[in-house]
Amino acid sequence: MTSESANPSSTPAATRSMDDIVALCRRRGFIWQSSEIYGGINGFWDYGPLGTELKRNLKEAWWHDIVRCPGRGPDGELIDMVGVDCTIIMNPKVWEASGHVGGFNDPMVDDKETKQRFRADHLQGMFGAIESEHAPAVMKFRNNLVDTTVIPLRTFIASNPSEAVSILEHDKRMQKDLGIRKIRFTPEHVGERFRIALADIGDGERCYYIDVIESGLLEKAAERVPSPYTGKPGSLTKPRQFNLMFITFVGAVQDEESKAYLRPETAQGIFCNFWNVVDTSRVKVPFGIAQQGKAFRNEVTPRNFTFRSREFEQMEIEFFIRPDQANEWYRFWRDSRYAWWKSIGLAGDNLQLREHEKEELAHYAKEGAGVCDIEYRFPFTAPGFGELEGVAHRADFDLKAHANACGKGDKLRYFDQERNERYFPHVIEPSAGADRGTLALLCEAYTPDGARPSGVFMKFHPRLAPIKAAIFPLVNKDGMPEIAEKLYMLLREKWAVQIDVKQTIGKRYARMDEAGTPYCFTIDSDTLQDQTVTVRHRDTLQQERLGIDKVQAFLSEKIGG
RNA sequence: GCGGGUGUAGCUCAGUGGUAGAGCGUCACGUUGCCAACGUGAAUGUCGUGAGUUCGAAUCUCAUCACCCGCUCCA
Repeated sequence: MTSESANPSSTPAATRSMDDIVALCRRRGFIWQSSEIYGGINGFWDYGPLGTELKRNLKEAWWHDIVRCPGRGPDGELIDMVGVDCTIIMNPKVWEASGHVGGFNDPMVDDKETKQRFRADHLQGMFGAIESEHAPAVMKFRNNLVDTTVIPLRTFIASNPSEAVSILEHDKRMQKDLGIRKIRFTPEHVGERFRIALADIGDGERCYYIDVIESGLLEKAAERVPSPYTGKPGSLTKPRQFNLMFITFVGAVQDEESKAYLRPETAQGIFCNFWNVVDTSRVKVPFGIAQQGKAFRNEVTPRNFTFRSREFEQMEIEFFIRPDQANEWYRFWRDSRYAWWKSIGLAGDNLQLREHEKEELAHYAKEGAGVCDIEYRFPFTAPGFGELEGVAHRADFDLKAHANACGKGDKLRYFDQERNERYFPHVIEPSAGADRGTLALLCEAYTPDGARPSGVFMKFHPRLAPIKAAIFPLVNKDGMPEIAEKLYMLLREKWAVQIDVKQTIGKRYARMDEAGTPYCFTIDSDTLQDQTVTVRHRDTLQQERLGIDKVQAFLSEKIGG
């Protein structure tokens, strides 16, 4: 399944140990566990000096290539892209409109067999049977529902009992299975609850009772409740609360009124500011809004180093287009984002593009031009892949949802002057993880090499390397340190460089190998004579001599800037 | 959330009831003449944390936290 020949420079994921990578990250100051001296906190990570430079380089490369210099679109025109920087805490109504509160704040039940998930309070049960003359006993029956001896015969997904009745009315096969010959409502309604009557097999009328299944029943006897999808018991989980959004309170009083959320994605800040951007920035469809920022998800199981963190950073684009041009723009962003990750060093066959099957699409993307993931083969996912960036056609779901939720509705449609029509633009969303990208860069760079003293070196693309170059006096005397410092002061104005005068030259090279520094300049006794230094190349260990006045030009050529 | 495992110096680990150790790394000084060289010296430990048993706990017990593996979850 893996092709070994695609790129010989890419270390196969299977040969890299995640433990070794984590150890190097910690030892050299790339990434540490948050609050480590207190025992850490699950799902939160800090970046040390080298990690901070690396992540910053990734974000700056993205910002440069996406916002400042975005190139040309499929129509051959220069792409219009602007940036925003929105708050983490927004009006809670944002998350109601986006669907994050409604869909995920209620206890949910999974059917393990069909992999379906539904709200626990939408599970209706058909209980029975009770003789109709005993209808008054129904109340007593209801009160005992949490008694696990009372298990529904069938279950339905419906928001209320009458909807469940109507499902049964239209399902002739289910009626046959249950021996139901006729359905009518009994005259005795108890409150708003429904009962149905039916003629059982020569046994007189019996009263089947349909009502929502109390959470207590699922808590105590989920394994005995039949699945609404298969009719078989044993595959339902207990109701579980999926509080994936972090809750906080705005103001000193903590009550329901002051409740707010830490954003689970940066996208909604962009959507809510869509109209502000249109009104102030002289952009017109097609155009994009980009944002980098923290997002928070209370993951059930943070795991795999920084891959699934509870606090993480996103780099998101919402690209607004005419609905009829969704396909070409979707393909454009899918392909250009894939090419971008390759361009910053994830060039081997550890990177792949994967189109989603229709079945796994989110609620907002079922009918769209497509969804794909750009995935990286991390050591902990190998031979599988983990998501770095998702590109999704979200249609007009979000803009419409906010337009409707804020009460202005169609008045907020975008006016297309060229075509003289009003519409809600569709959106292609390339949404990348900055922390996942940084982790992929670390994993890709990690290159064991028994031939060198460090045993390993970090083969970062020079554009992303945390330290671009190091300056060493071969020995710390004879005027060499003075020349080194002068060169260092010159170079640091443009690049992240370090000077190191301590210990032997071998140790200094080894340290730079683990930091992933692509070039080391060494001042030796020849420098004093002919004004040249040695350049040591990280990947090949080879050295060449270079005039000290050529060093800046050398770095400009290799790194840019 | 469930089950299993791990936790001693920055790293790798030794220590199984009786004074917390080694190698590497780090730092200083000397030496240096291009790949973790050498010599001398130094710093670095809530033995994950908290309780319990004991005259005495890194060691035994319980709880807890963190990490790893497998399920589960992942809009």
